[in-house]
Amino acid sequence: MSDRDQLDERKVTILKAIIKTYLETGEPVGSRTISKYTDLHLSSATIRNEMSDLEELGYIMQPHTSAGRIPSDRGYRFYVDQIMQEKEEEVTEIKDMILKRVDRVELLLKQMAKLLAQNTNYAAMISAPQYHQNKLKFIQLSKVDDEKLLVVIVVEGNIIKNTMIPIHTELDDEGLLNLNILLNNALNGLTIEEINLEVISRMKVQAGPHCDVVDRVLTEVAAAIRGDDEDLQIYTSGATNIFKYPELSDGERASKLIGTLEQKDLLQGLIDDVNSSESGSGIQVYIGDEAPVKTMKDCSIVTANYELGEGLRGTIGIIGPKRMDYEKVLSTLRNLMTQLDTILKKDER
Amino acid sequence: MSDRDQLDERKVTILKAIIKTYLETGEPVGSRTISKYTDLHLSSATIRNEMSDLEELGYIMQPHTSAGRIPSDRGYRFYVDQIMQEKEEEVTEIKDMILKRVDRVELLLKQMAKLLAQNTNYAAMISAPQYHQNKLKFIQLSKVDDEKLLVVIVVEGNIIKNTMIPIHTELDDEGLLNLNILLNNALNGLTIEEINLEVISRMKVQAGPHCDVVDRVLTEVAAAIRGDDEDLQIYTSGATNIFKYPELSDGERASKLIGTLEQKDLLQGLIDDVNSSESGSGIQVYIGDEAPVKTMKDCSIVTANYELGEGLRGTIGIIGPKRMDYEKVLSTLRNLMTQLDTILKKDER
DNA sequence: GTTAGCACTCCCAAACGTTGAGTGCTAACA
DNA sequence: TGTTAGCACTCAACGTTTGGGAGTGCTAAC
Repeated sequence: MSDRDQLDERKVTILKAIIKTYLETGEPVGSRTISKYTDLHLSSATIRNEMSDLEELGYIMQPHTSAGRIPSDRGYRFYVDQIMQEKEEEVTEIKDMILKRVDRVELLLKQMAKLLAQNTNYAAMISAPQYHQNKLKFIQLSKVDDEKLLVVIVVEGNIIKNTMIPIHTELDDEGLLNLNILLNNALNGLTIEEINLEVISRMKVQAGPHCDVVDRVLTEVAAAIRGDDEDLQIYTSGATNIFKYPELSDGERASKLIGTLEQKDLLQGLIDDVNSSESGSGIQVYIGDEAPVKTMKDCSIVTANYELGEGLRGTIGIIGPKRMDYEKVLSTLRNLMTQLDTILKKDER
Repeated sequence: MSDRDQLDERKVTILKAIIKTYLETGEPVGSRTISKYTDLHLSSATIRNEMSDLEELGYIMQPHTSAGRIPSDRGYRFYVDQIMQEKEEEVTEIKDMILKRVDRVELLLKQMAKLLAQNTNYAAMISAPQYHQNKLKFIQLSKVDDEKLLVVIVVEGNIIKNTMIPIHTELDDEGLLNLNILLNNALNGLTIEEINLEVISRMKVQAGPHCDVVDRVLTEVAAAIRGDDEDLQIYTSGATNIFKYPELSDGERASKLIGTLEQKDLLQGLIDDVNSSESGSGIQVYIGDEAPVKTMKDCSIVTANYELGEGLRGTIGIIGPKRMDYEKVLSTLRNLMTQLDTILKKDER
C-alpha cells in the first residue's frame, strides 16, 4: 500500500502546508497557522484533528506536548517523493566561471563546490572523477637532468600524472627513445586488467638492462589508472553555512559535522553508497538516518553524479539541515549537470 | 625601558604562575590559587597586592570586578618573549609519514598540516612554496592524439605543470622533435625576466608555421614560473580543533574563524604579512590584535617559514586560542622544520 | 613588608512565577 | 457525519528573585 493511498487530498494539502512552513521558519507549526495559510477555509480545530491523524500515521511529530508539529523523516521523504515540484533555479555565474579556461580538473571542481555552496547556502562537496577501468593513453619518459627521469602518464579522459624516478643505470638519448617506443607500443590502450604478467615479462625482456625502470614505471601506471593518489580527491566548500541553521549550529553538532566535511575519508563512504545504490536520474536524497554517515543523521544530503566525458564519473553532494529547500537544491543540481554537460562536451578541444 | 625593568623577580614569578595556570584551565586565576601553587610561600593577601600592581602595569586584567585575573595581550607577549622556555617536543609519526615516498608536493603539504593539527590540537595551515624568480628547467611537448598536444613544464625545484593545448596546424613527429629542441635550447635556465621580447621573437622566427604553438607554450611557461595556478595553494587541517576551546567555540566566533580557514584568500594576507616582516629565526608569534587578519583577533597565531631546497619557501601557521601552549607549539614547529630540512635535503635523489 | 580578617562585589545556577502558543476534548451546529 | 466554538490543560520560554561561592580591596595588627 503506497503512501498516497493512506492520505486523502486534504491531508496531503495540510501536510504540504506544514512542511513548507517549517522549511521556511524552522519552528514547529501550529494548527492556527495552517488554518490561515491554506485556502481550505477550515478552522484550526479541524486542522487539529487532521494533524492528529497525520501524526498517528507518522508523517509529523511534536517535539513536546503542546507544541506545534514538525515533519518527521517520513514526512520529508513523502514530500520529496510525492509533493514537491522543482523550481526553475538560476545558477548564477556558472557559465562565466566555467567558460573561463580551466585547465586543471582540480580547479574546476573546487570552483564548482564553491559555486554550489554560495548558491544554495548549504555545504557542498564534490569528488574528483574516478578513473576506474580506464585505459592508458600515452606514456612519456624524459630525462630532466642526469639523475632523474620524468614520467608522464596520460589516462583516457586526459587525466595526467607525473612522477620523478631516479636513474640507476646509464641511459643515453637513444636508449630513452627506445624505451618510450617500447612502453607505448606495449601498453597503450590497455586497461589495468589487460596489463598481465605476460605483457610485463615480455616488456622486461625487451627492455634489457633498463628493466628496473620499466618496473618503476609500471607501478606508477597502475597507480595512475587506479587513480589512487593516496589522498581521496574530495573538495568541500561552504562548511560554515551550517551555522546559518540553529538546529545544526550548537557546538556538539557543528563540530562533528564540520569535522566530517574536513575528514575526506568519511565522505568517501557517502560517495561509495551513492554509487552502489544508484537510481535512474542519478540524483538521490538522503534524509536523516538514511544517510550512510552517522554524523550526518541530523542533516539531509542530496547527491548527483556528473560525467566528465569518456565515462569519467564523480559525485556532487549538498549537505544541509533536514528542512533544506529541496526544490531549490534539486533543480540547482539538475541545472548544473546539464550546463556542465554541454560545456564540457563543447570543451573537448 | 624594557619590560624586565618594571618587574622585580617576584612579580615575574607570579605573572608566570598566573599565565601558566590560565593556559591550562582557561579560567580566571585567583590569588589563593597562586598562593598555593608557587613555592614563594606567600599568603593570598600578598599575592593580591602584587596582582594589583601587575594589573596596573597592564600584564593581567579582570574580566569583571571580583573575578580572578587573566593575562592581557601584553602579558602573553611578555610570556612569549621573556619567560617561556621551549619544551623538547616529539613530533610523532613525522618520520614515518615523510619517509613514505611522497611524490607530489601537494600531498606532502596536506599531510604536514594534518600532522601539525593532530599534534598540537590547534588548527594548522600551510602554504605551498611560491616559485617566484625560478628558472625553467625542462619543457616537453608530446602528441597525445591527433588533436591535442601535451605540454609538460618542469621548473627548478622539480615543480611540474602540464597542460593540453589543441593542434591547429599539421605537425609531424620530426616537426615536434624540432620544436622540443628549439624550446629547450632557447628557454632552459631562464627566469621569467630573462624571457624577453628578443628571445621570443627569435624563437617565433625559428618556429615558422608553428609559432602559434610557441605562443601558447610561452603563456603556460609564464604561468608555471609565476606559479599562479589561480587558486592560492593553502591547505588547512584541524579547523574543528577550535571547538575544544570554549572561548572560541560560540557560534559567532567559531563560524567566522572556520570561515576564514576555509576562505584561503584571507589566509594569504597572513602569509604576506609573515613574509614582509620576517624576523631572524623565521618563527613569529601573533597575539590577539597583532594578527593581520581581523577575524582572528581572539586567537594567537604562530607562523614559521620552511624551505624546500632550491630556495622554494612557504609558510606554516598554527592557529589557536590566546592561551595556547606556546612552548609546545614553538618547539613542535622548530622540530618539524629541522626534520623536514634534513629529510628533504637527503631526498634530493 | 607580610598577613589575618572582614565587608563588599559580582557571577552563576537554581527556584519560581508568568506568559503565550498550542493542544485535546466536548458539545453544539448544519 | 463533518465542522466548529469554547474551554481546560500542558509546557517551553523568559524574566525575576534568591542564595551561595569565589574573589577582591582595605584595614589593622604583627
